Amino acid sequence: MDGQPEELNELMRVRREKLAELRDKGIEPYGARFERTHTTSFILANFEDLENKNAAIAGRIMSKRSMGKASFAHIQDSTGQIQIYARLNDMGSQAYEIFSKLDIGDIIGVTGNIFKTRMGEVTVAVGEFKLLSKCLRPLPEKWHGLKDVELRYRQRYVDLIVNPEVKEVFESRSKIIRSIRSFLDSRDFLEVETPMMHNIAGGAAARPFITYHNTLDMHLFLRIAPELYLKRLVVGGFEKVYEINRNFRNEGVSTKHNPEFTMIELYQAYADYNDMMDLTEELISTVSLEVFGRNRIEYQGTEIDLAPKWTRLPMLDAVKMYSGLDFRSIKTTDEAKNAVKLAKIDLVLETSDTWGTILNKVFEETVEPKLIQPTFIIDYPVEISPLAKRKIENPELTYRFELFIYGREMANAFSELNDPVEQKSRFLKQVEKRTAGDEEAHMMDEDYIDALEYGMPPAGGLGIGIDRLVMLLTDSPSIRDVILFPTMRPRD
RNA sequence: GGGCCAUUAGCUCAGACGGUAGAGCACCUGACUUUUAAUCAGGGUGUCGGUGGUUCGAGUCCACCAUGGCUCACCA
Repeated sequence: MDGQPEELNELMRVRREKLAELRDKGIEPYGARFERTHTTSFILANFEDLENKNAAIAGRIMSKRSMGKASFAHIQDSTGQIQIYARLNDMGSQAYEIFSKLDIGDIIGVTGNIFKTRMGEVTVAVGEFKLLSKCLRPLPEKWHGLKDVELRYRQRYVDLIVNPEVKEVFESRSKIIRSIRSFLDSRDFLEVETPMMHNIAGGAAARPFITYHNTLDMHLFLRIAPELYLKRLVVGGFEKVYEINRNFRNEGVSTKHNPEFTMIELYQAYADYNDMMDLTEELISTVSLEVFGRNRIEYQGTEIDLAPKWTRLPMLDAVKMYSGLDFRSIKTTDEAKNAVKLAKIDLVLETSDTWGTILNKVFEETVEPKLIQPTFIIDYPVEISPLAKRKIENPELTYRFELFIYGREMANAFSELNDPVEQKSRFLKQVEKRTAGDEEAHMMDEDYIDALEYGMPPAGGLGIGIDRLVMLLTDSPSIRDVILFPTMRPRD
C-alpha cells in the first residue's frame, strides 16, 4: 500500500490528484515559513481584547463544514483548536475554490479577523490562507479517533493528531521530568551523562543487548544501568550526581516492561539509604504537587496518597505480616525451604536458592501485590544486593530499600557498598552464579574495584523508574501509554 | 515461552444456521453565505491478517503462520 500509485485506495488517489491540481495552478502544496501572531488557545482565552483584530494562525484542518459559498473548519495547533470561517465574498472566487478543495488533515496558515459567530463561537474569518502541507492520507474518524492500540503505537503521530488526551500524557511526562530536574538542581545535584555502551554490563541483574563496534572490532553492551559509572564519579569527587536516560534490558515485554526504559539514578556522598528515603518521598510528592497540584491521586480507580511520610517496613516484618513466616527465627536455607513447604506457599524453589533468595521470593509472592500505598520495604538480603552495604546489626541483610506503589516496584536504593575488598568478593559470588548459568548475575568489573580502591565516600544511591512513575501520575495502565514509540515487532 | 482473545472499507464497528459483505464517519457528485457530530439528494470505495484444508459453496468451520491485546511465566 505504501508508495505504488496503482495500489493507492480511492481516498489517497483523490488526494494525490488534488496535489497535482494545485501544482498545475502554480500553488506549492508544501509551504515554507509562516509567521503566526497567536496560538489558537490564546485567541480563545483573550477574545475580549482581540475581537475584530487581525490574527495569523496556523494548524491542521480537523473538520470542515461547507455551505456552498461559505465554509467553516476547525484548525488545530499544539495548544488546541479554533474555528475558521471562509466566505467567497471575503476571499474572491479563485481563493475560495482552492479553500473548498482543502482536505481534513491539510496544514494551513490563515490570516484574518477575529469574531464571534451567531452561535457564540470565537472564529477567525479567513482573509488569506496559505497551504503549508498537503495531507495525502485520510485521518481517522473525528468522533471515535484512533482506537486500534497497535496502530496507535506504530503510528503514534496519527494517535497524537487525533487523540488529544494522548498528547496530554506526553506533555505531563515532560513536565514530570522537568520537575525532577528542577528539584535536584535546586538541591545542588549535578546532571551528568555516562556511557550507554558498556564493555561490561553492570549495575543491575539483567540480560543485556549486545552490539558491535566495527573499527574497534569489539562487542559492546547497551547499558542495563548507569550505576557503576555514576559511582566512579562519586569516587572522582562529584558528591551529588544524577543521570536521567535510557536503560536497555533484553527481557520480556509487558504492560510494565519495555526493553528500553528511562531511569533516573542519583548518588549523594556522605548520605545513606535513610536520606534516600527522605529524598524519594519528597521528590515524588513535590513532583506530583508541581505538575498536578495534588498528592492524593487516583490510579486505575484506587486512591493513592503520596504525601510524606511513607511507611518504612523491614522486609522481614513485611514477610511475617503477610505470609506468617518469621525469617528472624528461620536461620538456614534448609529451614527456609521447609518453612515455605509447610506454609504451602506456591513458589518454585531451585537448588541454588538460599535463605535470602527464598526470603525474597516469599516477599514477592505474598507481600508485593499488597503494597498499594507508598511503602518502603527496607533491608534486603545480601545475596540479591551485590552493590549494597551490609547491615552492621545483621550482615545477612543490607541497607537497601525498594519503594512499592500499587504493588509495583518504583524505586530501588541503598547505602552504597564502598569497601573494595568486599565488593570484589561479592562480584566473585556473582561470577560463580553466572558460570552456573545465571545469565542475569553481575559481571566482574575490575576497573570498578580499582575505583573503589581509591576510596569512595559513603554514599546513598537511588534509582527511580521514570516510565512507571509517569504511569502512576498520569493514571496510565500500560507502560506503552507513556512511551512515545514503544518497542514493537516490525509489521512485515 | 504458555493460555485466552482479537484481526472485516481510510477510521469506528455490525455481519444467526456456511450461500459470496453492511452501517456511521471520511470520501466523490450536486444543493446550500453564521455552521459546528451542519443539513439535504445521490454514489460503496473491500486481498474479510496470511497460507493450506473441509465443503457444491468459507468472513463464518479446522490446522498452521503473522501481528496485537490481556494474562501467567520471566524481569532479584
